[in-house]
Amino acid sequence: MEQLLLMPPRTTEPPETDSAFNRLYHGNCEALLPTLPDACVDLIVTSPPYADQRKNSYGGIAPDDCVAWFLPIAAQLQRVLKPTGSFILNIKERVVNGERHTYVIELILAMWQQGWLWTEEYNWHKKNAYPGKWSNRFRDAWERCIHFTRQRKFAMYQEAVMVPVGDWAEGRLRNLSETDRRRDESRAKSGFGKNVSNWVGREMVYPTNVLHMATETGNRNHSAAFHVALPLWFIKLFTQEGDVVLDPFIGSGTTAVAAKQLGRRWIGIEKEASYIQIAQQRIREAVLPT
Amino acid sequence: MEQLLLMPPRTTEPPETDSAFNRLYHGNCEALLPTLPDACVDLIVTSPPYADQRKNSYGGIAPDDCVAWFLPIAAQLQRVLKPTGSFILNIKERVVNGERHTYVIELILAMWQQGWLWTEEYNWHKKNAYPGKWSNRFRDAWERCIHFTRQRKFAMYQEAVMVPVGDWAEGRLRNLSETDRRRDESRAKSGFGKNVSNWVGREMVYPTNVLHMATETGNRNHSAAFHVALPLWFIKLFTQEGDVVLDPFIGSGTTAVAAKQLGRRWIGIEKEASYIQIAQQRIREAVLPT
DNA sequence: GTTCCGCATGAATCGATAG
DNA sequence: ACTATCGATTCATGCGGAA
Repeated sequence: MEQLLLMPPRTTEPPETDSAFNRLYHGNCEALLPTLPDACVDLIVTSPPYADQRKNSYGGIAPDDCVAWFLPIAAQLQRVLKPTGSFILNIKERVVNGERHTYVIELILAMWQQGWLWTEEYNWHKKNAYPGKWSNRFRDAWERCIHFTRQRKFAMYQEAVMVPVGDWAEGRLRNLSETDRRRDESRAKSGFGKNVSNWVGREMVYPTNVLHMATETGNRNHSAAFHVALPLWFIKLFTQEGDVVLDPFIGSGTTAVAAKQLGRRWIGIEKEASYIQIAQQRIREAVLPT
Repeated sequence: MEQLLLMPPRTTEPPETDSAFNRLYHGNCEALLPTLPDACVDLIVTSPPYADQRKNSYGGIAPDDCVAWFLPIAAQLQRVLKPTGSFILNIKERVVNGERHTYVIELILAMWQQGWLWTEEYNWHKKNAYPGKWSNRFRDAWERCIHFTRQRKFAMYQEAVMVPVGDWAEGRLRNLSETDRRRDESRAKSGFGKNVSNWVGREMVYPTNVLHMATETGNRNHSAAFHVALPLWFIKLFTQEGDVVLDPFIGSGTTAVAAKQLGRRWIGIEKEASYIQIAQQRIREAVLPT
């Protein structure tokens, strides 16, 4: 059970008084989460290795065992989350024997019994869905991002994710020339331009609970569960600079990359040594916005 | 309990031998569904008046009572559906006391116990979500279209809903005005251009399980739950000409309009007299494709 | 015939107020 | 305390009218 200190705190911020942050922990989160203090995390973002989804490289959990396996972890997550914090669970039920398996909705009900509030379910529309052809279904192009909270009142910074008026994901911006429009589209798509001031003067609106994002493609060294744009969006929405983001199944480190890019502190847990290597590399290369 | 014969069968098809079809039934579906024979329906498409959503004009069901209220209806629907048929349930859980209510996922589990297969969950992305601003959530821009079947093998005609290849929204319509582009985008995305011949010569691909459609607004005489494009899509996908489409909560008749436009037979049930009037009018005005 | 602009209209939700 | 009602908030769509 290693504990790896990856990066020193950025010098532009007060020095960390607690070395538990900005670290990757190598081990099972069932064992590691109990070592964290109560209410030390502002946001949990994760995509669990559910239902054999990462079977080859991770050793996934069988669909029927998902709920029983995850509930004790969810209890720990509830403990380490601040009362005003949020938990974003990116998940999608697998097809088992021709049917959608029920473990996700059973998990929602079980976590609700556990005391979690099922505040919202965001919808991640994957614009580049995995290819394939089946006789009984089409390509699956969406996943759930389930938003659990501990309280009805929680931290949310909606202004941080405002978008230009119009359907920005579809590429429509009013009153701009075609050239301007395309440039601005690409800037918006690439992600969340560092400066919202880029959009000053344009009409900004709040987004909806549907996120249009592509999945990550073409990465040779790792298979990321989600594109960095996904944790970026939720981290901006539910935390401020210096807040703490936790991913108990961090895999190739995407959540930590997003947290570092946004100047948040982070905690990552991963049990696979091979993922730890890749995550270290990616987090090291992640750049802070200038 | 009226029974209204609306339209004679179209002359280009064999005359109806069973006058039970192409009719609006006025009454509660709890009472009317048992009068239908077994296995007479190819597709059920409906959006129930769940959870007070039509309270003012319909008298909705309280969220806590939804499952118990719907289960006997679901049992009847299972009986009247052909073994190879499909049931599309358009529904979304309301926010109750700051949380998403659990009646939808409880219903899925209960219907699964009842023998339904939870084959798929299509995602309707509502491009024009209802406006609003709240401190704890964004505008809700998606609904579930839950696909239940009786068997693992069922009728599905995927070719009927193929769409032109390529991301039509990006770059291909540079030289058109914004208005033209918007119109053409919506036509392409919805995939129901009146004339598929518009797309002849272009490469066609299968869609995903995410549907991009607007809700119907601006209609003076009725407030349609879903745009006609929604039942059109599922009717094309799961039925052939002459097949039977059932909507047990047909409201303003949208499902029947779609079925008539596609040359399918239909059965509509509605308990509100005011909706019957509107539906009659809309169905009468619906035109068959030339 | 087109294109553009203005305006009414929603299967909503929250928070405050009133009973 | 607990429930019912009402105002405020917000934006894509499609229509009509005008250029």
